Amino acid sequence: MRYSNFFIPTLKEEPTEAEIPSHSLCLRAGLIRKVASGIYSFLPLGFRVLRKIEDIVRDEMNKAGAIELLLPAIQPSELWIKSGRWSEYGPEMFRLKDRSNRDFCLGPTHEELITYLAYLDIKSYKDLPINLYQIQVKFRDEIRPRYGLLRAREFIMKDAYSFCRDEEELDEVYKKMYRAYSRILERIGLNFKVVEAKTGVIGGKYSHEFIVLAKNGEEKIVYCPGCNYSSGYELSRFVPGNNKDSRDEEKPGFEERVGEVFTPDITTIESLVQFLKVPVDRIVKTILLKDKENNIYAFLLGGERELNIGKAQDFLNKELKMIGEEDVENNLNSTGLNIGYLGPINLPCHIKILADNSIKKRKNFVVGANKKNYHLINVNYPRDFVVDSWGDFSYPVPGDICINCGSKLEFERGIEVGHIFKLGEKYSLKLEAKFLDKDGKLKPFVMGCYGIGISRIMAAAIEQLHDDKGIVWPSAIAPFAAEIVVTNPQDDRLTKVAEEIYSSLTGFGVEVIYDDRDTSPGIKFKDADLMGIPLKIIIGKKFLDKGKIEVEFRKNSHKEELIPADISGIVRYINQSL
RNA sequence: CGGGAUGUAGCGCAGCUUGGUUUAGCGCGCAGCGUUCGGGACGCUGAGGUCGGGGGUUCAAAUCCCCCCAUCCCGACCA
Repeated sequence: MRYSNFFIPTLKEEPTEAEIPSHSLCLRAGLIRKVASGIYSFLPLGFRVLRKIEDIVRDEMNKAGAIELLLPAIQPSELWIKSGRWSEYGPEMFRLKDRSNRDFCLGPTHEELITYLAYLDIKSYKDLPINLYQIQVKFRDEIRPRYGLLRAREFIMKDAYSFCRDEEELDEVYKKMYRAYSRILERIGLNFKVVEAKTGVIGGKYSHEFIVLAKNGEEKIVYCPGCNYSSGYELSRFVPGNNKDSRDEEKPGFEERVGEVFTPDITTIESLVQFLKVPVDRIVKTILLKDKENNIYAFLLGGERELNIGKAQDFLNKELKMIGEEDVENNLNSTGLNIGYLGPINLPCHIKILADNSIKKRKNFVVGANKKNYHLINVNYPRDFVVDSWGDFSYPVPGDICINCGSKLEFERGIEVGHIFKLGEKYSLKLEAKFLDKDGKLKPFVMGCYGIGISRIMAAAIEQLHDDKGIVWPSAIAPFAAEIVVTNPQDDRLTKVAEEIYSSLTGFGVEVIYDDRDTSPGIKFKDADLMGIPLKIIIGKKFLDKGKIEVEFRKNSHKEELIPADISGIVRYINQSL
């Protein structure tokens, strides 16, 4: 491809709307342009990257036995009403009406359509298992689109749906998809982690998220460097780190006398730390939650920790809500409780006390006195209060320990690019999609669904792999493998060589872009770096001086010189830049 | 949906407080000519704007007032 025949509108200046590098670089390198909030055009260069990602995904899906098809982006409301999601999905779904006032939506996902297809045409266990996928545009009217392609309202996704006879068969397909997704990200060349995740509203029992590690990622994950444990922040299991009390080391096990301290207007952990001049892990916080029947629970956890309501709910198997000031006034005013001065001692006895494992070993800690403007110091368990249940109710903090191998857990951020679910029978039951099994019985399909964001991978790759000069594409998805730069296009000696190299590389099937623009070399170098082309082939001064051309690697600026006739050498370097 | 901000040439911005010497500027980019040619070169010439939209105040509005729209940020919501 000749640069002059191509279309790469690059931007020198930082676009104001871009908050993070991938967004800015997508715009600056001429990959995308915004059309409306969260809606983007893919320009030729971006489109090439998208195609490369698609090709890899398609290849791995095919290898894993999945079959490609294409479902419509527009979907009638009927199937969604049947599955119950027409009302469930809410304002995140783009809805529209046709000329005769029938309801449609722009598909945010395709479980309904694929299940309908299975209902129509998959009749027998002999057809199973089957795994169908498509690469399609999706629409979600996000409340707050942001970060360019990372949270767009129109985006491209590969989604696969599997139909199986039973759980066992589903397990196998699920494992295949797990491996396929791992291979996809390995082939693209991204650093990623697979974490156990919540299933959310899509339903199902079991799911894994594929997270591309990047500082600006929206997902927090926890992983163990010692074994292969990794998990989403919310779900992570861990052993609380040993938050030792310094005084405990001087006098092990010594329990001091409880004292009441006047702490006027000190209602936050932070202010308490400053006021009492104690480390934050000497404080035990008390948080009140209530269930739907207005039963109240007090959760105790280390001052350095946050309550994980999800875990608390799972523990009690009840839906819980935080108690606010109004609740205290409305329901608890007789008790004299004050938000900001809560503690486990002298709580009304109908309030159950649940303690986080993190406070089990603590001595002489600080709690609220259940009396306005007072805290208690030197509180000890079990001397001073009772606990109804112990459990894990908090998010992990630095210093916490792997539940499997005892190493210190590490924290990372990343971008969720893939998510695989075991759906089970949720959709096949609702949409009556059944097959005739070997035993002659009609059974609902056992389903799985597997999504991976094509356009999101593009942004995630940039987010993970860039420097101050621009994008550093991994060569598997680089829009071009190499760029030929002629420093002075007016000099026939240089352009002649460039033309020769260009045509032989093209002949070898190398995707090369030849920057034949009549412009200064600086601009060409800067653009090539911004676009992230893995290898530059430079024809200039060195050629005039000693008949050599140069190749320069984008990722480390390493340069090599060779003679122009050595095309195989150039090809070798192109392969090396992989 | 709540809070905050912005909207002036393709991009980045100034001008608005205090309405009138502004025929609306600047930098980058763009077009033409010439000089350059190893890390965003230089000179000259030029094209490009209903100042987000509508209404109002005024002799006069980019500038003051009201309404609307769009975009961005924070939060809530959603996963």
